[in-house]
Amino acid sequence: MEFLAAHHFLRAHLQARVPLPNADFAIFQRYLRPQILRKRQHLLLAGEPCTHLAFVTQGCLRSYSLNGQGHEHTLQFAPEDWWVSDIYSLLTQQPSTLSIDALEDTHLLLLAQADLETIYAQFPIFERYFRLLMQSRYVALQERVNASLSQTASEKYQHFLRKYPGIAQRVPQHFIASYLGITPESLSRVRRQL
Amino acid sequence: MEFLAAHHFLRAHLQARVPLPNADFAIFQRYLRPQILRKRQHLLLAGEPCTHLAFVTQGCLRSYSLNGQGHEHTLQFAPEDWWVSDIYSLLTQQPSTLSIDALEDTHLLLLAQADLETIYAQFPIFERYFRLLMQSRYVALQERVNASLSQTASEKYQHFLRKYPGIAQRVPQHFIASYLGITPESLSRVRRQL
DNA sequence: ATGCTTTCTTATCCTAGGATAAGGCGCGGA
DNA sequence: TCCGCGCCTTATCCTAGGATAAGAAAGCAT
Repeated sequence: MEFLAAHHFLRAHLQARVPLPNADFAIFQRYLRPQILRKRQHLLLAGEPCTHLAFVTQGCLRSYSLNGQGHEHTLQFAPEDWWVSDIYSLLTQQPSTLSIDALEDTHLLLLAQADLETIYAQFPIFERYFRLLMQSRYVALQERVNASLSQTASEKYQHFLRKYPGIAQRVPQHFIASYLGITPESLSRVRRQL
Repeated sequence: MEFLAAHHFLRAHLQARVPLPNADFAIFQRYLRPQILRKRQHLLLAGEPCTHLAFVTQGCLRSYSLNGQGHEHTLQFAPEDWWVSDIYSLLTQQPSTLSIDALEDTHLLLLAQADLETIYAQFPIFERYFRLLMQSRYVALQERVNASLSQTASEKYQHFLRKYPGIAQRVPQHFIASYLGITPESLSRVRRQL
Protein backbone atom coordinates (compact mmCIF):
# COMPACT_ATOMS: atom_id res chain seq x y z
CA MET A 1 0.00 0.00 0.00
CA GLU A 2 1.48 3.37 -0.91
CA PHE A 3 1.36 6.20 1.57
CA LEU A 4 -1.56 7.86 -0.14
CA ALA A 5 -3.67 4.78 0.27
CA ALA A 6 -2.63 4.60 3.94
CA HIS A 7 -3.84 8.17 4.45
CA HIS A 8 -7.14 7.34 2.81
CA PHE A 9 -7.48 4.38 5.08
CA LEU A 10 -7.05 6.51 8.20
CA ARG A 11 -9.37 9.18 6.84
CA ALA A 12 -12.10 6.60 6.32
CA HIS A 13 -11.51 5.28 9.81
CA LEU A 14 -11.89 8.74 11.34
CA GLN A 15 -14.83 9.83 9.23
CA ALA A 16 -16.71 6.68 10.22
CA ARG A 17 -16.47 7.83 13.84
CA VAL A 18 -16.59 11.63 13.89
CA PRO A 19 -17.54 14.36 11.43
CA LEU A 20 -14.27 15.50 9.85
CA PRO A 21 -14.21 17.63 6.69
CA ASN A 22 -11.73 16.49 4.03
CA ALA A 23 -10.13 19.92 4.20
CA ASP A 24 -9.40 19.47 7.90
CA PHE A 25 -8.02 16.01 7.34
CA ALA A 26 -5.77 17.42 4.66
CA ILE A 27 -4.14 19.64 7.26
CA PHE A 28 -4.12 16.94 9.91
CA GLN A 29 -2.38 14.50 7.62
CA ARG A 30 0.72 16.64 7.51
CA TYR A 31 1.41 15.53 11.05
CA LEU A 32 1.49 11.89 10.01
CA ARG A 33 4.75 10.12 9.30
CA PRO A 34 4.46 6.88 7.33
CA GLN A 35 6.63 3.96 8.32
CA ILE A 36 7.03 0.35 7.30
CA LEU A 37 8.11 -2.31 9.76
CA ARG A 38 9.34 -5.73 8.70
CA LYS A 39 8.14 -8.83 10.51
CA ARG A 40 9.86 -9.11 13.91
CA GLN A 41 11.14 -5.54 13.87
CA HIS A 42 10.43 -3.41 16.90
CA LEU A 43 8.56 -0.12 16.92
CA LEU A 44 9.30 0.39 20.61
CA LEU A 45 11.57 -1.33 23.12
CA ALA A 46 10.81 -1.30 26.84
CA GLY A 47 12.98 1.33 28.48
CA GLU A 48 12.83 3.83 25.64
CA PRO A 49 10.46 6.76 26.06
CA CYS A 50 7.42 6.40 23.82
CA THR A 51 6.86 9.51 21.74
CA HIS A 52 4.36 8.47 19.08
CA LEU A 53 1.00 6.92 18.51
CA ALA A 54 1.00 4.41 15.67
CA PHE A 55 -1.98 3.66 13.45
CA VAL A 56 -1.80 0.38 11.55
CA THR A 57 -2.99 0.51 7.95
CA GLN A 58 -1.70 -2.90 6.93
CA GLY A 59 -0.22 -5.81 8.84
CA CYS A 60 -0.28 -6.46 12.56
CA LEU A 61 1.64 -5.31 15.62
CA ARG A 62 1.58 -6.48 19.19
CA SER A 63 2.43 -4.77 22.43
CA TYR A 64 3.83 -6.87 25.23
CA SER A 65 5.62 -6.72 28.54
CA LEU A 66 8.38 -8.87 29.92
CA ASN A 67 8.21 -9.99 33.53
CA GLY A 68 11.10 -10.78 35.83
CA GLN A 69 11.32 -14.41 34.70
CA GLY A 70 11.67 -13.42 31.06
CA HIS A 71 8.08 -14.35 30.22
CA GLU A 72 6.31 -12.28 27.59
CA HIS A 73 2.78 -11.10 28.18
CA THR A 74 0.85 -9.82 25.20
CA LEU A 75 -1.28 -6.82 26.03
CA GLN A 76 -2.67 -5.95 22.63
CA PHE A 77 -2.84 -7.15 19.07
CA ALA A 78 -3.05 -4.28 16.63
CA PRO A 79 -4.16 -5.26 13.13
CA GLU A 80 -5.43 -2.76 10.54
CA ASP A 81 -7.53 0.08 11.97
CA TRP A 82 -5.92 0.03 15.43
CA TRP A 83 -3.78 2.48 17.28
CA VAL A 84 -0.89 1.19 19.40
CA SER A 85 1.49 2.85 21.77
CA ASP A 86 2.57 2.76 25.38
CA ILE A 87 0.10 5.32 26.55
CA TYR A 88 1.52 5.54 30.03
CA SER A 89 4.96 6.39 28.69
CA LEU A 90 3.46 8.67 26.07
CA LEU A 91 1.60 10.72 28.69
CA THR A 92 4.22 10.80 31.42
CA GLN A 93 7.44 10.83 29.38
CA GLN A 94 8.63 7.97 31.59
CA PRO A 95 10.55 5.12 29.96
CA SER A 96 8.09 2.67 28.43
CA THR A 97 7.32 -0.58 30.16
CA LEU A 98 5.95 -2.13 26.98
CA SER A 99 7.61 -3.23 23.80
CA ILE A 100 5.89 -3.21 20.42
CA ASP A 101 6.91 -5.40 17.51
CA ALA A 102 5.55 -6.53 14.17
CA LEU A 103 3.95 -9.94 13.69
CA GLU A 104 3.83 -9.32 9.93
CA ASP A 105 5.32 -6.75 7.59
CA THR A 106 3.34 -3.73 8.71
CA HIS A 107 2.49 -0.26 7.39
CA LEU A 108 2.03 2.49 9.95
CA LEU A 109 1.20 6.12 10.28
CA LEU A 110 2.98 7.76 13.20
CA LEU A 111 1.62 10.71 15.11
CA ALA A 112 3.91 12.51 17.56
CA GLN A 113 2.54 13.12 21.04
CA ALA A 114 4.17 16.54 20.80
CA ASP A 115 1.85 17.40 17.90
CA LEU A 116 -1.28 16.10 19.54
CA GLU A 117 -1.84 19.13 21.75
CA THR A 118 -1.61 21.35 18.68
CA ILE A 119 -4.08 19.13 16.89
CA TYR A 120 -6.55 19.20 19.78
CA ALA A 121 -6.40 22.99 19.77
CA GLN A 122 -6.71 23.24 16.00
CA PHE A 123 -9.37 20.54 15.52
CA PRO A 124 -11.38 19.96 18.69
CA ILE A 125 -13.11 17.06 17.01
CA PHE A 126 -9.97 15.05 17.69
CA GLU A 127 -10.52 15.54 21.38
CA ARG A 128 -13.86 13.84 20.87
CA TYR A 129 -12.44 11.14 18.64
CA PHE A 130 -9.82 10.16 21.20
CA ARG A 131 -12.34 10.31 24.01
CA LEU A 132 -14.53 7.86 22.13
CA LEU A 133 -11.53 5.69 21.34
CA MET A 134 -10.43 5.64 24.97
CA GLN A 135 -13.94 4.87 26.12
CA SER A 136 -14.26 1.84 23.92
CA ARG A 137 -10.79 0.66 24.84
CA TYR A 138 -11.68 1.03 28.48
CA VAL A 139 -14.80 -1.06 28.05
CA ALA A 140 -12.84 -3.75 26.21
CA LEU A 141 -10.13 -3.85 28.87
CA GLN A 142 -12.72 -4.07 31.61
CA GLU A 143 -14.26 -7.04 29.86
CA ARG A 144 -10.81 -8.60 29.70
CA VAL A 145 -10.23 -8.06 33.42
CA ASN A 146 -13.60 -9.58 34.09
CA ALA A 147 -12.76 -12.59 31.94
CA SER A 148 -9.44 -13.05 33.70
CA LEU A 149 -11.22 -13.02 37.05
CA SER A 150 -14.04 -15.37 36.18
CA GLN A 151 -13.16 -17.69 33.31
CA THR A 152 -11.18 -20.89 32.87
CA ALA A 153 -8.44 -21.16 30.24
CA SER A 154 -10.86 -22.84 27.86
CA GLU A 155 -13.55 -20.21 28.32
CA LYS A 156 -11.03 -17.42 27.82
CA TYR A 157 -9.86 -18.97 24.57
CA GLN A 158 -13.38 -19.41 23.22
CA HIS A 159 -14.24 -15.88 24.25
CA PHE A 160 -11.16 -14.66 22.41
CA LEU A 161 -12.14 -16.53 19.25
CA ARG A 162 -15.58 -14.96 19.33
CA LYS A 163 -14.35 -11.48 20.11
CA TYR A 164 -11.43 -11.38 17.69
CA PRO A 165 -12.21 -13.77 14.86
CA GLY A 166 -9.49 -13.33 12.32
CA ILE A 167 -6.69 -12.79 14.80
CA ALA A 168 -6.50 -16.47 15.68
CA GLN A 169 -6.07 -17.33 11.99
CA ARG A 170 -3.39 -14.78 11.66
CA VAL A 171 -1.03 -14.90 14.60
CA PRO A 172 0.92 -17.85 16.03
CA GLN A 173 -0.82 -19.59 18.89
CA HIS A 174 1.84 -18.97 21.46
CA PHE A 175 1.12 -15.25 21.20
CA ILE A 176 -2.54 -15.92 21.84
CA ALA A 177 -1.57 -18.02 24.85
CA SER A 178 0.51 -15.14 26.14
CA TYR A 179 -2.46 -12.81 25.61
CA LEU A 180 -4.76 -15.13 27.53
CA GLY A 181 -2.29 -15.62 30.35
CA ILE A 182 -1.71 -19.32 29.81
CA THR A 183 1.23 -21.36 28.47
CA PRO A 184 1.35 -22.51 24.84
CA GLU A 185 1.17 -26.08 26.16
CA SER A 186 -2.05 -25.30 28.01
CA LEU A 187 -3.55 -23.69 24.95
CA SER A 188 -2.71 -26.76 22.95
CA ARG A 189 -4.38 -28.93 25.60
CA VAL A 190 -7.46 -26.69 25.57
CA ARG A 191 -7.71 -26.86 21.79
CA ARG A 192 -7.48 -30.64 21.79
CA GLN A 193 -10.48 -30.80 24.08
CA LEU A 194 -12.69 -28.62 21.82
CA MET B 1 -21.83 16.57 53.99
CA GLU B 2 -24.53 18.84 52.64
CA PHE B 3 -25.10 19.09 48.94
CA LEU B 4 -23.31 22.41 48.67
CA ALA B 5 -20.11 20.93 50.07
CA ALA B 6 -20.45 18.00 47.65
CA HIS B 7 -20.62 20.44 44.73
CA HIS B 8 -17.54 22.22 45.96
CA PHE B 9 -15.76 18.93 46.21
CA LEU B 10 -16.50 18.08 42.57
CA ARG B 11 -15.58 21.59 41.46
CA ALA B 12 -12.19 21.29 43.13
CA HIS B 13 -11.71 17.90 41.50
CA LEU B 14 -12.45 19.27 38.05
CA GLN B 15 -10.48 22.49 38.43
CA ALA B 16 -7.42 20.51 39.48
CA ARG B 17 -7.54 18.77 36.10
CA VAL B 18 -8.88 21.25 33.53
CA PRO B 19 -9.42 25.00 33.43
CA LEU B 20 -13.06 25.55 34.33
CA PRO B 21 -14.39 29.00 35.25
CA ASN B 22 -16.62 29.07 38.34
CA ALA B 23 -19.36 30.59 36.19
CA ASP B 24 -19.31 27.57 33.88
CA PHE B 25 -19.33 25.19 36.80
CA ALA B 26 -22.34 27.02 38.19
CA ILE B 27 -24.27 26.13 35.04
CA PHE B 28 -22.87 22.62 34.88
CA GLN B 29 -23.86 21.88 38.44
CA ARG B 30 -27.54 22.19 37.59
CA TYR B 31 -27.22 18.87 35.81
CA LEU B 32 -26.06 17.14 38.99
CA ARG B 33 -28.46 15.22 41.19
CA PRO B 34 -27.24 14.53 44.72
CA GLN B 35 -27.99 11.18 46.24
CA ILE B 36 -27.15 9.36 49.44
CA LEU B 37 -26.76 5.60 49.54
CA ARG B 38 -26.74 3.62 52.77
CA LYS B 39 -24.20 0.85 53.28
CA ARG B 40 -25.14 -2.23 51.26
CA GLN B 41 -27.70 -0.37 49.12
CA HIS B 42 -27.39 -0.70 45.36
CA LEU B 43 -26.94 2.12 42.89
CA LEU B 44 -27.25 -0.28 39.95
CA LEU B 45 -28.30 -3.90 39.58
CA ALA B 46 -27.06 -6.05 36.72
CA GLY B 47 -29.80 -6.25 34.10
CA GLU B 48 -31.03 -2.69 34.52
CA PRO B 49 -29.92 -0.17 31.91
CA CYS B 50 -27.34 2.22 33.35
CA THR B 51 -28.31 5.82 32.75
CA HIS B 52 -26.03 7.85 35.00
CA LEU B 53 -22.47 8.49 35.93
CA ALA B 54 -21.95 8.74 39.68
CA PHE B 55 -19.27 10.83 41.34
CA VAL B 56 -18.47 9.88 44.95
CA THR B 57 -17.96 12.81 47.33
CA GLN B 58 -17.99 10.76 50.51
CA GLY B 59 -17.97 7.05 51.26
CA CYS B 60 -17.12 4.21 48.93
CA LEU B 61 -18.85 2.22 46.22
CA ARG B 62 -17.81 -0.90 44.37
CA SER B 63 -18.76 -2.24 40.97
CA TYR B 64 -18.82 -5.98 40.51
CA SER B 65 -20.02 -8.74 38.24
CA LEU B 66 -21.52 -12.10 39.06
CA ASN B 67 -20.39 -15.14 37.12
CA GLY B 68 -22.40 -18.27 36.41
CA GLN B 69 -21.38 -19.96 39.68
CA GLY B 70 -22.62 -17.04 41.74
CA HIS B 71 -19.12 -15.73 42.43
CA GLU B 72 -18.67 -11.99 42.72
CA HIS B 73 -15.79 -10.27 40.96
CA THR B 74 -14.97 -6.75 42.03
CA LEU B 75 -14.03 -4.53 39.11
CA GLN B 76 -13.62 -1.20 40.83
CA PHE B 77 -13.55 0.43 44.22
CA ALA B 78 -14.80 3.99 44.08
CA PRO B 79 -13.94 6.09 47.13
CA GLU B 80 -14.10 9.90 47.19
CA ASP B 81 -13.06 11.59 43.94
CA TRP B 82 -13.98 8.65 41.70
CA TRP B 83 -16.60 8.23 39.04
CA VAL B 84 -18.42 4.91 38.76
CA SER B 85 -20.88 3.52 36.29
CA ASP B 86 -21.30 0.66 33.86
CA ILE B 87 -19.82 2.50 30.92
CA TYR B 88 -20.70 -0.21 28.43
CA SER B 89 -24.34 -0.07 29.38
CA LEU B 90 -24.22 3.71 29.57
CA LEU B 91 -22.92 4.00 26.01
CA THR B 92 -24.93 1.27 24.35
CA GLN B 93 -28.20 1.43 26.32
CA GLN B 94 -27.86 -2.34 26.77
CA PRO B 95 -28.78 -3.85 30.14
CA SER B 96 -25.85 -3.51 32.51
CA THR B 97 -23.64 -6.48 33.27
CA LEU B 98 -22.28 -4.85 36.41
CA SER B 99 -23.86 -4.10 39.74
CA ILE B 100 -22.81 -1.21 41.95
CA ASP B 101 -23.34 -1.08 45.69
CA ALA B 102 -22.18 0.90 48.69
CA LEU B 103 -19.49 -0.38 51.05
CA GLU B 104 -20.18 2.53 53.39
CA ASP B 105 -22.86 5.20 53.64
CA THR B 106 -22.03 7.17 50.52
CA HIS B 107 -22.77 10.60 49.09
CA LEU B 108 -23.00 10.88 45.32
CA LEU B 109 -23.57 13.35 42.55
CA LEU B 110 -25.38 11.80 39.60
CA LEU B 111 -24.96 12.97 36.03
CA ALA B 112 -27.37 11.66 33.40
CA GLN B 113 -25.83 10.28 30.22
CA ALA B 114 -28.66 12.04 28.40
CA ASP B 115 -27.30 15.39 29.60
CA LEU B 116 -23.70 14.66 28.76
CA GLU B 117 -24.01 15.38 25.06
CA THR B 118 -25.52 18.75 25.91
CA ILE B 119 -22.70 19.43 28.31
CA TYR B 120 -20.04 18.50 25.75
CA ALA B 121 -21.61 20.91 23.29
CA GLN B 122 -21.98 23.68 25.85
CA PHE B 123 -18.60 23.25 27.58
CA PRO B 124 -16.07 21.55 25.31
CA ILE B 125 -13.64 21.42 28.21
CA PHE B 126 -15.67 18.48 29.52
CA GLU B 127 -14.79 16.57 26.40
CA ARG B 128 -11.18 17.04 27.36
CA TYR B 129 -11.78 16.22 31.00
CA PHE B 130 -13.43 12.93 30.16
CA ARG B 131 -10.77 12.11 27.60
CA LEU B 132 -8.11 12.59 30.27
CA LEU B 133 -10.16 10.57 32.74
CA MET B 134 -10.60 7.72 30.27
CA GLN B 135 -6.91 7.79 29.40
CA SER B 136 -5.81 7.40 32.97
CA ARG B 137 -8.40 4.73 33.58
CA TYR B 138 -7.17 2.88 30.53
CA VAL B 139 -3.58 2.99 31.75
CA ALA B 140 -4.64 1.73 35.19
CA LEU B 141 -6.65 -1.12 33.69
CA GLN B 142 -3.80 -2.09 31.43
CA GLU B 143 -1.54 -2.27 34.45
CA ARG B 144 -4.12 -4.48 36.11
CA VAL B 145 -4.28 -6.81 33.11
CA ASN B 146 -0.52 -6.97 33.12
CA ALA B 147 -0.49 -7.81 36.82
CA SER B 148 -3.08 -10.54 36.32
CA LEU B 149 -0.94 -12.04 33.56
CA SER B 150 2.38 -11.92 35.33
CA GLN B 151 2.02 -11.87 39.10
CA THR B 152 1.36 -14.41 41.84
CA ALA B 153 -1.43 -13.89 44.38
CA SER B 154 1.06 -12.49 46.87
CA GLU B 155 2.58 -10.06 44.38
CA LYS B 156 -0.86 -8.88 43.29
CA TYR B 157 -1.82 -8.20 46.88
CA GLN B 158 1.36 -6.26 47.63
CA HIS B 159 0.94 -4.30 44.42
CA PHE B 160 -2.60 -3.48 45.43
CA LEU B 161 -1.48 -2.24 48.85
CA ARG B 162 1.08 0.03 47.24
CA LYS B 163 -1.24 1.30 44.55
CA TYR B 164 -4.31 1.86 46.71
CA PRO B 165 -3.08 2.49 50.23
CA GLY B 166 -6.13 3.41 52.23
CA ILE B 167 -8.52 1.06 50.48
CA ALA B 168 -7.17 -1.99 52.30
CA GLN B 169 -7.78 -0.31 55.65
CA ARG B 170 -11.25 0.58 54.63
CA VAL B 171 -12.93 -2.31 52.90
CA PRO B 172 -13.40 -5.91 54.09
CA GLN B 173 -10.71 -8.27 52.88
CA HIS B 174 -12.99 -10.58 50.99
CA PHE B 175 -13.77 -7.72 48.60
CA ILE B 176 -10.08 -7.19 48.01
CA ALA B 177 -9.71 -10.90 47.32
CA SER B 178 -12.53 -10.67 44.79
CA TYR B 179 -10.76 -7.70 43.19
CA LEU B 180 -7.50 -9.60 42.96
CA GLY B 181 -9.14 -12.71 41.56
CA ILE B 182 -8.35 -14.97 44.51
CA THR B 183 -10.44 -16.52 47.29
CA PRO B 184 -10.67 -14.92 50.75
CA GLU B 185 -8.94 -18.04 52.09
CA SER B 186 -6.02 -17.52 49.73
CA LEU B 187 -5.72 -13.89 50.68
CA SER B 188 -5.64 -14.89 54.32
CA ARG B 189 -2.88 -17.40 53.54
CA VAL B 190 -0.93 -14.76 51.60
CA ARG B 191 -1.21 -12.28 54.46
CA ARG B 192 0.03 -14.80 57.00
CA GLN B 193 3.19 -15.26 54.96
CA LEU B 194 4.02 -11.55 54.85
C1' DA C 1 18.15 -31.15 -0.64
C1' DT C 2 19.30 -30.14 3.65
C1' DG C 3 19.77 -28.13 7.53
C1' DC C 4 17.96 -24.31 10.88
C1' DT C 5 14.19 -22.13 13.07
C1' DT C 6 9.62 -21.54 14.34
C1' DT C 7 5.45 -23.52 15.80
C1' DC C 8 2.65 -26.89 17.79
C1' DT C 9 1.88 -31.09 20.24
C1' DT C 10 2.05 -34.80 23.77
C1' DA C 11 3.48 -36.87 28.09
C1' DT C 12 4.88 -36.67 32.94
C1' DC C 13 5.33 -34.59 36.98
C1' DC C 14 4.49 -30.64 40.23
C1' DT C 15 2.51 -26.60 42.65
C1' DA C 16 -0.31 -22.42 43.51
C1' DG C 17 -4.28 -21.66 44.76
C1' DG C 18 -9.40 -23.38 44.78
C1' DA C 19 -13.09 -26.09 47.52
C1' DT C 20 -14.78 -27.48 51.61
C1' DA C 21 -15.34 -27.52 56.42
C1' DA C 22 -14.91 -25.72 60.88
C1' DG C 23 -14.09 -22.51 64.46
C1' DG C 24 -13.20 -17.83 66.50
C1' DC C 25 -14.09 -13.15 67.26
C1' DG C 26 -16.26 -8.73 67.38
C1' DC C 27 -20.24 -5.99 66.88
C1' DG C 28 -24.97 -4.43 66.48
C1' DG C 29 -29.64 -5.18 67.74
C1' DA C 30 -33.52 -6.77 71.05
C1' DT D 1 -26.58 -10.00 78.01
C1' DC D 2 -27.03 -12.91 74.69
C1' DC D 3 -27.95 -14.03 69.91
C1' DG D 4 -26.78 -13.88 65.22
C1' DC D 5 -24.15 -12.61 61.52
C1' DG D 6 -20.44 -10.67 59.07
C1' DC D 7 -15.70 -11.34 58.72
C1' DC D 8 -11.37 -13.69 59.09
C1' DT D 9 -8.52 -17.65 59.81
C1' DT D 10 -6.74 -22.43 59.71
C1' DA D 11 -6.52 -27.17 58.10
C1' DT D 12 -7.13 -30.76 54.66
C1' DC D 13 -7.71 -32.28 50.43
C1' DC D 14 -7.96 -31.55 45.33
C1' DT D 15 -7.41 -29.80 40.59
C1' DA D 16 -6.32 -26.58 36.73
C1' DG D 17 -2.79 -25.35 34.69
C1' DG D 18 2.50 -24.51 35.05
C1' DA D 19 7.33 -26.62 34.21
C1' DT D 20 10.05 -29.56 31.83
C1' DA D 21 11.30 -32.47 28.20
C1' DA D 22 10.91 -34.39 23.81
C1' DG D 23 9.45 -34.79 19.24
C1' DA D 24 7.04 -33.78 14.81
C1' DA D 25 5.73 -30.81 11.06
C1' DA D 26 6.28 -26.90 8.26
C1' DG D 27 8.57 -23.08 6.39
C1' DC D 28 12.92 -20.61 4.91
C1' DA D 29 17.47 -19.83 3.63
C1' DT D 30 21.61 -21.53 1.68
